[in-house]
Amino acid sequence: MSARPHDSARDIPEATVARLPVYLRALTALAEAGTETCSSEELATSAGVNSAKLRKDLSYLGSYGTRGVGYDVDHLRYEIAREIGVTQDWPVVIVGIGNLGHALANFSGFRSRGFRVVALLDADERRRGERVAGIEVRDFEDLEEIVREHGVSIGVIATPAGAAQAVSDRMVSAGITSILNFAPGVISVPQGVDVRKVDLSIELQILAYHEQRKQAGEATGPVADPAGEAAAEVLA
Amino acid sequence: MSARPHDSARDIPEATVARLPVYLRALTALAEAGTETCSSEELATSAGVNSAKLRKDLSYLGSYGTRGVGYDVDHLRYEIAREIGVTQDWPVVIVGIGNLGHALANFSGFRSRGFRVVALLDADERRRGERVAGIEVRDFEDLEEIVREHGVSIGVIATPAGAAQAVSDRMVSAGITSILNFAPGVISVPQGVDVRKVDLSIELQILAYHEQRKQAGEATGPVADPAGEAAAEVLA
DNA sequence: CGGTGTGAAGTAGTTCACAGCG
DNA sequence: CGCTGTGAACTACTTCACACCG
Repeated sequence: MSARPHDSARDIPEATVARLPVYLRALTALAEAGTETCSSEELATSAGVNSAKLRKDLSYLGSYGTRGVGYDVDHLRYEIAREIGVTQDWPVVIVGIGNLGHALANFSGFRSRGFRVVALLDADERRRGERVAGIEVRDFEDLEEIVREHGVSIGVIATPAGAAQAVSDRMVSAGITSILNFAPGVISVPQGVDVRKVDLSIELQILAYHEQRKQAGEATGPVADPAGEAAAEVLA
Repeated sequence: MSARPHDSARDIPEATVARLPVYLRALTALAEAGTETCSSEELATSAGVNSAKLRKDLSYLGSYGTRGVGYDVDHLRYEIAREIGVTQDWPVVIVGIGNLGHALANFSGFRSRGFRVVALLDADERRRGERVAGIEVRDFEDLEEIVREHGVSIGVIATPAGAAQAVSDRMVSAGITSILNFAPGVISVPQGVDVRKVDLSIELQILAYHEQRKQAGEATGPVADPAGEAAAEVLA
């Protein structure tokens, strides 16, 4: 706790926070390709943003670039990782081991990015004992014990919608303060608990909205349309 | 249906578009509970937003409420569905039938929200012929044929990161103009093609950032943590 | 010179607060 | 009277453009 570059207490805009992991991934790719230095332009391109935004974002963390040169890939990578908090290891529990829970448990991207799945829980006792990704599926009732034992603060909900609120409540009272929710529908949590929601059908619906617009304006549309028959009638 | 309420050509803010599916889901839940009418306050609560935002959002679609009363659940539901474009049926292809592809293929929320999975494709021929959610897994090479035959304009990428760009390119040249990408990393597409990205580990990293902040300011917290030390090597 | 870092300008999104209608 | 619909005020985010420094 001596002279930190700056006390990392600066409040970073939420939009920037959401992009830092993207930059981190881009930097990792650059590092793996053997690149030692990159300009804001290069990094921005591989992260899919424009360079002004990238520089502004990085400026919230500090001045880690060299004027006239660019950024040291490894150093910047470290600084971003530290800022996000992925230099430490985060234990995670996943509740609901259906199709999605299986996919999540097997997802290697967690492990390699500072997250460790310490338990898989399911209320259905027919799933009990099954091993998924080398981890035994345990009773949801064991939640409190596991949270205590491993110091878990992040939980993932992959249950059907109907169970989500109850699972969330139980997670919160067990001490979990960050929840990633894959179940459709809103869950409510007390202040101080963060929830992020991933909803597959919402994403598709957003795409559908824009797609509908494209197809409505076809004839002189920017994209040649395949079989433009499906421009159907409105349903009842 | 003589005169359209207004030509539905109004440009709706992107932030609003992203919330319309949430309202739609909330309305569906209300309808299933037998509610016929609701106020902006009620609907906002069940959608997890505040009522001013909800009313502003709905105002972009038109005036579908009744002052002093509220909204007719079924009517509003219809208007939002029409605006999003989910009153019509959208054929979708899923490429990459690993764990995640399985979960997506089995996800019932697609079917019930205007999306129909018309094909599952995988480049790995060992997966060929397997049936997932009643749909046969076919060769990725069949993409063009399927897109043509079913008039597909929405594609889902659930492959490993390395394959995503190639799959995307192929989708675009087959005529797909909207892509939902679950593969980590940025894919680039020509203008006129929409991409939405869902990245599990990014979501977790955002949670970790906030979690780290909470824990930094703690004296008595749920988790004891040896925060910033051993911060030598970054990630694997 | 070349590329970062950043004030200033511009744009998008949210919240307020209340007029106006059923 | 109650609740919607909406200008106006505010806040957050993005982009511009250039001073500054290695």
